[in-house]
Amino acid sequence: MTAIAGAAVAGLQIVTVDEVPRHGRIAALVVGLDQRQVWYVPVVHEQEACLQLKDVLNRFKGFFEAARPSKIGFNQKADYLALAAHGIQLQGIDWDLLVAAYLLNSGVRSPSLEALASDVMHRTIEGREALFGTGKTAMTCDQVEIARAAAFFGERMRVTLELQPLLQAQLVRLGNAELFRDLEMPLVPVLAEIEMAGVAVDLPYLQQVSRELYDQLRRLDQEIEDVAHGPINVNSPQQLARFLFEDLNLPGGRKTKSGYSTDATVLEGLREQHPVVGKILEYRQLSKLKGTYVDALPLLVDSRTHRVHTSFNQTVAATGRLSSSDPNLQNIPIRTEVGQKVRRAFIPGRTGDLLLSADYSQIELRVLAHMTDDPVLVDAFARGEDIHARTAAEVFGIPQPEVTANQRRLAKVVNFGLFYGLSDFGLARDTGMSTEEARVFIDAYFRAYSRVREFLEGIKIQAREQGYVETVLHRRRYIQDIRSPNRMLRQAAERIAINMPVQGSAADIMKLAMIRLQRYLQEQHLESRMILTVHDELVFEVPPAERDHLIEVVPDQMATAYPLTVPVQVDLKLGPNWQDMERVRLVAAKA
DNA sequence: CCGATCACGTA
DNA sequence: AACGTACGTGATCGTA
Repeated sequence: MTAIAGAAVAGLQIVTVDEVPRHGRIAALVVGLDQRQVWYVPVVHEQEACLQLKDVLNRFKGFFEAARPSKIGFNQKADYLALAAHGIQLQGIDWDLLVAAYLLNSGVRSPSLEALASDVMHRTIEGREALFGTGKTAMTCDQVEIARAAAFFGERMRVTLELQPLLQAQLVRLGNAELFRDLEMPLVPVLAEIEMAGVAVDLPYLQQVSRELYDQLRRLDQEIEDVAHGPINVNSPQQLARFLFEDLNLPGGRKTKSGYSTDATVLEGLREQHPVVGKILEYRQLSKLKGTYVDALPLLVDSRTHRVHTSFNQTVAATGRLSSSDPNLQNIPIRTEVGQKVRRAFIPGRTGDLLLSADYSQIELRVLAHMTDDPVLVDAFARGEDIHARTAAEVFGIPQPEVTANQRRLAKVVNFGLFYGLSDFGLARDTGMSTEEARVFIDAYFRAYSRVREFLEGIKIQAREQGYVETVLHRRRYIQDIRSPNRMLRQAAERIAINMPVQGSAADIMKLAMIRLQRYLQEQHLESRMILTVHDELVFEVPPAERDHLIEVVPDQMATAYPLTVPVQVDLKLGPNWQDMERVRLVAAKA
């Protein structure tokens, strides 16, 4: 123990029985100082005598809660969560190989230690399946013999310790050491804290919505079956296609691998042809929302906290964004009326508290202005203009007051489409103009915003010559197929290359803001909690006494997290749930 | 039981 | 002829 506490650096893994570290069902600790000094400390193994968890945690508490030694691990957010369940706040989370591997190649979806050992050290190690089995017969960690578990986790720890300096050297070589140390690693405990905080959900309300939707769905189903003269499962694209394109003889459009497509765009095109089509579209929408949110959310409420605790994944999205799962709280509906009903179910956990939502306004266009230094774009943001109206004015060559609603709409589609590598075909499809008109429109756009065109061309060249593109903080994404002779593949690669620097830079900025704000809340001993992040939005749960304090500090910290050459603007809303929110403030940080 | 496919929600 | 980027989830369906 003295050796461990006195070390500068120590490998650490908290082995849990189940896959939800937040539950804190710790099976063992693994600690390693070097290749010869690795300890496996079992606390839960069936059949075999183990140490008492309580005693073990007490002995290690000082080590866990000290910033030194620095801890090296693989997926340290899980370690933090498992210990937090026992009231221990893990400190010194300095070196997570999972996070490092992600920075080194964000294209690999959730790299494994096995893959790292193989790729970096050319060494084969056992995967989890070898020890635990797979599928229905899989054992949990507590069911495995201690000796076998110790050998398995011991080897992983030795590999972890051996890999760390190799990955560090690679990070330095790529110029990503600072991004790793100052952004991604500090973010690890921030995400863990958000997950632990969770979000309260109004269960009685959701149950009521579920009943309403059930009734509506039954009615729609009946009306559809009346037309079909028999039972039909509207959720089955196969049955639906047979009904629409064979029984009703409606004109089939796009094909999928297995027949005619029945997706929303196809059905929208058939709406006028038969009254049943509208009913099908409505059924689809209600059924989707009921199944994915209204009925699924209550099942994910933790019985101890009465809240849903999503997982924020830091090592999945190739652009540097976070993703959310179990449940995915980053795709809660907002557009439709039923969707808004779902949003109303997200509430503060304590009566009287409020939800505060802060979102970056036009952050991607502002990032684009920053990266391109385009004089027109920069001028528009500097003046605080309506950016889409200004774009329309520039493209149509008219004064801004004369821009019509339709012209503004077209400009908006182009402004959003830019980041996706917009084509004349895509623009035509989204706006209803011909591809010829779309081509002219895009040409006019790039004449007005020539620096944007040069920037996008430059990205493609960089991708082609270097094989990767990067964000303002030098986060990299390697671009496959960018030199492919196959035009389809190459153009797809070009779109990916164009999208990443802007989307990824916005993600960089948001991550900086999250770190600052979490630090601030902690230092000021505030009770307000950061509970959600949705790409350009942060949501907080706020006691009334802290309301004014948060209204001051949240937008200010967000807007100044990473100063751009244009003002960064943050919209602030406050309300009793995630839907019914009122704008309270709009803050623009000077460029 | 699992994976592929289709469809669809968000930024 | 083509069908912008990034994600995660649910239902169905065919296979093991």
